[in-house]
Amino acid sequence: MDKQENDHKKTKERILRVACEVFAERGFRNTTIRDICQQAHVNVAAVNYYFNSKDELYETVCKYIFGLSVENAEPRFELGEKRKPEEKLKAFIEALLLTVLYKDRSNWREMIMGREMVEPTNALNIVIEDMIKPRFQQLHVIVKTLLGENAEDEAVRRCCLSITGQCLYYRFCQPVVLQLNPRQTFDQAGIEKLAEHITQFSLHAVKQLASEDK
Amino acid sequence: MDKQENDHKKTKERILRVACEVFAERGFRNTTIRDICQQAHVNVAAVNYYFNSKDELYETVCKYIFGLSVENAEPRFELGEKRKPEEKLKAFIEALLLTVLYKDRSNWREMIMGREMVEPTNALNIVIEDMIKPRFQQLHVIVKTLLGENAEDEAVRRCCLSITGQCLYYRFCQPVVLQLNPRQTFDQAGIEKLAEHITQFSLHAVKQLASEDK
DNA sequence: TGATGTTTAAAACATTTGTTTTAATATTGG
DNA sequence: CCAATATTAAAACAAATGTTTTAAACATCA
Repeated sequence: MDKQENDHKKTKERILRVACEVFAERGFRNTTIRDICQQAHVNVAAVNYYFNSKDELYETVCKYIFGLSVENAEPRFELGEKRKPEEKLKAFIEALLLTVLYKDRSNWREMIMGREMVEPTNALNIVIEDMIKPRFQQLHVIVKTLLGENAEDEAVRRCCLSITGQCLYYRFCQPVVLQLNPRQTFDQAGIEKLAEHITQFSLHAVKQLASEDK
Repeated sequence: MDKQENDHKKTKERILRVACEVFAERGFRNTTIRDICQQAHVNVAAVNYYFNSKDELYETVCKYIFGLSVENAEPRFELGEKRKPEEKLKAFIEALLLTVLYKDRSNWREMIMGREMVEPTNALNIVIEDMIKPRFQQLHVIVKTLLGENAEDEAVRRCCLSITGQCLYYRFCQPVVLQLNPRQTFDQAGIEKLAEHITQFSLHAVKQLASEDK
């Protein structure tokens, strides 16, 4: 049983894992120790026993989350080197959307990053360098292939931003998007459909730009 | 003297103005009524006397801020009824980018909006209804014209979200965008160039989708 | 097994904070 | 000017919440 298994784990670890979820979900100030303890099936005093204070718990959570290596978290971005660039683009968009939107209790980093956008700390630069730039570079290569090798880097970057913009919009403005298009869902199926649309939309745009450029 | 002048103003207005700053600065949940009242040189009870509750004060602040920006932005969204839809789209995108990116005054609106995205309160729904939906509807009409009158609403909405997504990305992920494309600026010229790109990108996509649909 | 140290549980505590009450003060209309 | 009303101020209240205390339960090991 799930609860049983969880109860076997060390209390400290259980608190930490639950705290990751809850802090990511609700933010620091809006999370209560009692919430965490309840979800972790632990007494209120446990947090202070193991982590001294709520602040130190949050600090520990941040260090833990950002300490997770990028490679571990993202096998999704193995796009398959020998496929056509169109397929790679689709795979990339799907991977990005899944990473950013699909909630399987492991995307704390993305959620905490959402908060970083509103209140950037120095952690944000690390995240950009370690996590975002490599992906963007990956996309850059794909788009450059599609646009033609003699396309200007600035133009390629703009297209990449248009593509990632379409995707991340659904993450950062999720409440708005849901109001504007109530039929949108964020389960596997909904995300796949969305990926299909963004891919088509972007492919058409890029290919047209490519043909104009010649 | 500054304090003197402020004290002359009506209490209610003083609370409202201070609340704008503090809510924008610290967010709803991190702001205490006592903070606001202290900065406004007003008794703690005044907020409840004039606004009934902290929630209603926040709501009022949101309406006030977004009302201001709606008034300011309104003329931008006069797209000219008799122009071609392609031109209207360009005008719309430029208006949206200017509204969202161009900083000519305190940017409370953007700060509050950013927070609302991460931690939505019930005020967000008001903002969406009063401010965002009308604009989205405007865009919807343009895109529908471009896609063809028999295009499905769902498809039109998706395209609209792709377009607004490209724009708002530059607002909500500004720190990231600046790292990924350091040549991007947010002065008048930079915004115009950006509008040009997003318009071309989106027009190509939409027109291609339109021609496929037939 | 029994002493010792660790972990858990329940309750108490202290502080913060939104709200209400009550009374004093200022303002306004007749 | 007086009475009614509106505004302000101080204190009290109640709920939420981080933290501490105290003791019971558990584990470890000589």
